[in-house]
Amino acid sequence: MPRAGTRPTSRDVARAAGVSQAAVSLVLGDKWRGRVSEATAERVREAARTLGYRPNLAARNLRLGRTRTVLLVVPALTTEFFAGVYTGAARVASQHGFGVVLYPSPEGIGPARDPFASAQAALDGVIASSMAAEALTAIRGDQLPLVMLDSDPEGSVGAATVNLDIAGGVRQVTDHLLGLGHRHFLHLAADVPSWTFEVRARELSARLREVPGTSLRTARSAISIKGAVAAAEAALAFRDRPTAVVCDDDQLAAGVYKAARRLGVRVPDDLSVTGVDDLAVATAIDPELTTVRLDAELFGERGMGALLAVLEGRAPLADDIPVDLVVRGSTAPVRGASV
Amino acid sequence: MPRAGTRPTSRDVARAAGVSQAAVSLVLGDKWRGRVSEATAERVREAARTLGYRPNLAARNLRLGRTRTVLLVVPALTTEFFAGVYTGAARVASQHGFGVVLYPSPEGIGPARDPFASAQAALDGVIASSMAAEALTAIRGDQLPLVMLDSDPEGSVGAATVNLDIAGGVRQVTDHLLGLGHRHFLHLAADVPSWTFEVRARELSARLREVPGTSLRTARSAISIKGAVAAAEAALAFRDRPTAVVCDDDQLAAGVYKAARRLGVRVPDDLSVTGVDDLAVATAIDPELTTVRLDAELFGERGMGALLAVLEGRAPLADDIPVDLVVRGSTAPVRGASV
DNA sequence: ACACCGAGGTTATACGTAAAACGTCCAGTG
DNA sequence: CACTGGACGTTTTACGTATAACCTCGGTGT
Repeated sequence: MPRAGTRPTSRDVARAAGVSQAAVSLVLGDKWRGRVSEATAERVREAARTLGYRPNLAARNLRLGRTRTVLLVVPALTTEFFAGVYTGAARVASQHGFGVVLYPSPEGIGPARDPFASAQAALDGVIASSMAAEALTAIRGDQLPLVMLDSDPEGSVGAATVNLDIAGGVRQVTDHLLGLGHRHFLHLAADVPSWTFEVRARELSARLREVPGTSLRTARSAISIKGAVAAAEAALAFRDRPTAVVCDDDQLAAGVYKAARRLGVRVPDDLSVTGVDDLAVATAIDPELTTVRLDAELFGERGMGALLAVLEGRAPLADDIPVDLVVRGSTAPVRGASV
Repeated sequence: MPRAGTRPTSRDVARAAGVSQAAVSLVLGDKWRGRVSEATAERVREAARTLGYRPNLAARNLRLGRTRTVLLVVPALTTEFFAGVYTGAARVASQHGFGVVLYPSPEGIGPARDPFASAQAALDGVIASSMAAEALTAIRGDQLPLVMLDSDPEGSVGAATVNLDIAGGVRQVTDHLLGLGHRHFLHLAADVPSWTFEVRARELSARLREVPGTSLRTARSAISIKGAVAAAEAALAFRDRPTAVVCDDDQLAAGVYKAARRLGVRVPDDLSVTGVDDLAVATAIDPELTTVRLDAELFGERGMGALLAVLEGRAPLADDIPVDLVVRGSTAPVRGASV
């Protein structure tokens, strides 16, 4: 009988079942075949059940030297994107008996100041999403197995990386708009330093440079609808404005819609708009947004898969995750164009 | 010198500093005043720094019998609402040296099948958000300190509860619409069993019963924009339709916008629409949504505060968190009404 | 008759930490 | 000079688990 007020231990179960603590560990750890009789095993299970025994994970972790817990560092949870990453990672993790602890970096995309201070859990590994390479030195210092999501493969010395094929998505968007006759572009970019955004800028300008007669302007905004409204309003408030706005994500695109409305510019008749992510907001706004769909859950699954590979000493596969261009109502042929 | 490949332990630090392991524990635990000389303490700190020592949390947890980690059970992370709850809870937690582990119940609002199976962490307490009371029996069985968010105070036997003043918010919405001359209401309700939604229905119908000449219909939908479109389209596709739709949350309201557009019904001229939550989508859609703003982060902070109170043996304060009606462009006087 | 073996267990130990209990030395005191 | 007590540590122990190593006993082959 366990002392009142304390949770029962394996020793309490052993006493109740009339066996040794070791036998309890064997039975409950499913390692009893050929070591304990079926009858005894059942007695142990019964005792554990009636006492409401749950193993002390701290003790188990100490004994085994691993915790089956990993840390997922994300920039924020303000959109459902990283929630999806978490969901995917957690699903794969739980299939392998792992848990996932979340650390949303208060500084947002880029830095990640001491993620371990607040995550009290003991960790087996880390998945860092959209983080600046320099910010990871603190993490790297801990010798923990590390997987980086959407990060510069060059900058991530030694760490495994899993990336979305953002470049491919931007190329599809650009070609789509070029095909509709657009030549004058505005890139509404996120104003945070991150590889995932640099890729967008690089790919867009590279693709446009190949086509004569195109122009590209860039505006920057914080990643929020509110910020994008101001940035877009400033960038579109003149006569020979661009005919297409390529946004770094859907929130920015939603901001462009509002700016356009204020300026009396119609989407898509006067202005084509595209985003990246395919968040719920993309189909909530009118017209629905043409965007690059990122599969956040798959992203999380792959990230966790890569970490599991590292943990098991296997080589993580390193292919990019494909993305889809989803054409909706926010893009149309440029006016006067013969398409 | 620690064995290669292993993380250094306090014993390694002790060896490097030429002291006992106990001294290391005292110094690093900041309990050394009057027990260890300043010079020795500095030697220990220096050794810990150069070795890159980090205490083994599993061992600490085992020794102390607590983990400074709590579990936050949420229905989903598909909107930023519960992300906000998490953020608030995590902020307060980290101020008190606690970590928060997230468990998004795959079953959504209502049930929560075995949240401990996937959360590998050892826990000091649990915060359960918008869960059905029955679903908590599994949690209650664990004797863990428990705080319930937005749950029936009657059903939560013994557990502390922290609630938003949803009833007050719905009353404000209803009075606002009544003041605009609306008499015929549609309640677009979430189709999941949860106290937080029952409150909305109860309050709305109670308030309308007090006013002669009013009518109230109810439609149900899964909590998503897509689901709401179908439900709202069915409920609004007849001649003497309601003039106001009260939605259980903003996503449903966004769905109503789309349904209205398809039916050629204009918001707010032909139809006033309201939501609950004040998500980002509420200001992304046109017209901006009149809604009940819930402060998700404050909610999380209060929840964590209550749990800390329980953990420290204090009585958690039990007041409801006030909410605000935010009037925007989706509500207008009913046509032909003299307001 | 006896070594051998497998079934069915038990005993002992280590994981790394925190802290209670226990030394030891020396200055100060009556 | 014996004794006290503070400064500065050290020794030891316990937390609960998983598992390696060990034990016992009845049946078997030779």
